[in-house]
Amino acid sequence: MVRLPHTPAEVERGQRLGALLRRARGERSMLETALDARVSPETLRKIESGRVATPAFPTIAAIADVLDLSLDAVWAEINR
Amino acid sequence: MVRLPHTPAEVERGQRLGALLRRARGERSMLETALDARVSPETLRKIESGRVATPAFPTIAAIADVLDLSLDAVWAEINR
DNA sequence: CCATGGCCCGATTCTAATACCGGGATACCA
DNA sequence: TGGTATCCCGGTATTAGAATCGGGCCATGG
Repeated sequence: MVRLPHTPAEVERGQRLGALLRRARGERSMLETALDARVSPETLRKIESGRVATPAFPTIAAIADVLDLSLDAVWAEINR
Repeated sequence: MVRLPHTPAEVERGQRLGALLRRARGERSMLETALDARVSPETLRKIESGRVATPAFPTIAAIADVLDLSLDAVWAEINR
């Protein structure tokens, strides 16, 4: 009865997700990207830095929208 | 400084997500689907019944995998 | 009648995601 | 030097997701 702590595999997947999003953001500023996606800049920063292993689905979807990323491609790339 | 409560719009989007997943599951049993996706049956039930407004990205991705759904299509359909 | 299977619900537990603040480091330019 | 911009970090606060337990309901079949 209890939420389990994240496994190392989940942590690593979160780090791959963050790295992928940061690459996809390219030259755009973190602040502008966050505002466009309507998420807090802190949230985007934490996701990009890999400190949030399992972000909410709507959060990732909104960011992927702004960055013109396919969610299926993102999932396929980080899920190993 | 403080996580905001879910807005009615977010709640409704969660309900659309749940309904969509339930339709896509079709005849398959909830238990089998949950086990295949490696999520708790309770978690799947809560998502399908719309009581979890913003599930984790990996959770939804794993379920979509099992149900042969495109994440992009899911997002496009529930996000209005 | 009772067992089984499928689905649902409430309560509980505990970690994690989201969010804001203050501060710091860096770089660039006037 | 001072100003601006960007990003990072630590701390703190609060809601919410994930999971288990225990029980209930409704079929179907023994």
